[in-house]
Amino acid sequence: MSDSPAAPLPDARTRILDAAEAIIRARGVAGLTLEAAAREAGVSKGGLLYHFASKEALLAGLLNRMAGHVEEAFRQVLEAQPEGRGRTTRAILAWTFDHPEAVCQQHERAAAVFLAAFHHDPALLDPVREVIGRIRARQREDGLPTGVAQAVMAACDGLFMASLFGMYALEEAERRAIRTALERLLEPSP
Amino acid sequence: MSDSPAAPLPDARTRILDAAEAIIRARGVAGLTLEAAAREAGVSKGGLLYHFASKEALLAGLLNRMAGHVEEAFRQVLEAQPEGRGRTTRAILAWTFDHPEAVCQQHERAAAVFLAAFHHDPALLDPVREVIGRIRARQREDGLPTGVAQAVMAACDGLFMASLFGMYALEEAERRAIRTALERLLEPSP
DNA sequence: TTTGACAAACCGTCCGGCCGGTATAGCTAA
DNA sequence: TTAGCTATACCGGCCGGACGGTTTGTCAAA
Repeated sequence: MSDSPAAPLPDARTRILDAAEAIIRARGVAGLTLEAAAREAGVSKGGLLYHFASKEALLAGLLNRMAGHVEEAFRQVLEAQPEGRGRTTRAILAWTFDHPEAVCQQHERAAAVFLAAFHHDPALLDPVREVIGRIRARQREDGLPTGVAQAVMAACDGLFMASLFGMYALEEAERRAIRTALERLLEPSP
Repeated sequence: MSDSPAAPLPDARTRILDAAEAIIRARGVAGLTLEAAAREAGVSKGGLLYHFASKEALLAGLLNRMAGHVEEAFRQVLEAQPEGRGRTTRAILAWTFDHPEAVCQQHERAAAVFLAAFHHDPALLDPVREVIGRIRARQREDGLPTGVAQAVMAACDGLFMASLFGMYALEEAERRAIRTALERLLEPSP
């Protein structure tokens, strides 16, 4: 993201986005106020308003950046998969089950931003919807029987949601078992 | 819910809960204010505060009622399933895929309440966590291979989330295909 | 007369958004 | 070269309104 390794401060716009994200993660959706974001970013409230004319604009900026990051991350996971039948769906499984720590953190950040945006205005999620739409379009050309790819994706979504909302904690053995079960779906059906 | 068929007005407490739910569904999480809930319920703000001493108490009341409804509804679906291997997991599938209209509406209501509560304080979700914990405990005695039941539940959660956040709309054919794929998981593995 | 179940008015706080101001940099023309 | 103009990027304070919560009042039933 930063083109100079020694740059101590990114530009104000990026700093504001980072600050807003950090606040959402630390103090929750309700903790995000323009003043707090400005303070955390080291700019004044007026300065923030210069870059993002409203709270909604700030959230939209957050969402757009997040959608871009997510799509890029998924692209990388996808390219790491061997080509062939079910490639996209295999990528989704890999994305869910053996992501590196960095991706996991990114997921958490994305989730927090996602919920904050949804809270303010569900329409803000449109960029994310587009990303998901593109992934689903890929899946449809994945060479898998109808329903299999979608079932796997739904399961991955569900696991993500469960951890997001802290519904239950999976032990590592359970995670592996779930993955094994889902991979069975990818095999040609008898 | 109402013990008298001709009762035009339930007691104030129930009316307040209903009103709060309706507001959350109609105007979103942010639209729920004590004043609005009181107005919608046909009581004054003071009246509302008499029954629920704070906004948090109101949300907690909403969550508890919701968790009770959900557990009761699931119990009914469960009892409609034939006994034997995978009963609980089959019930989850039925719950997700061929619920009557009433259950579908209940899901929507539950989702809205769920998000509102999470926004205010994630700890409010504890009653729901308990319900889910009980369902998962049942699943573990379901006679299915490890991971299968959890995978199906995750998929159902994912579908629910997708509709909740409006991520994508499934056509009926797709829904059926997903269900078929998930049911394949329940069959004894080769 | 006491009490449960509200009503009505009110208060302090906080937040989003707007405004007037300002320092800096770049351009331009004399 | 430099005085003047303009745009950019930002500061800091203010305001209007909304919202959660408190207090005081009311009134019928017990």
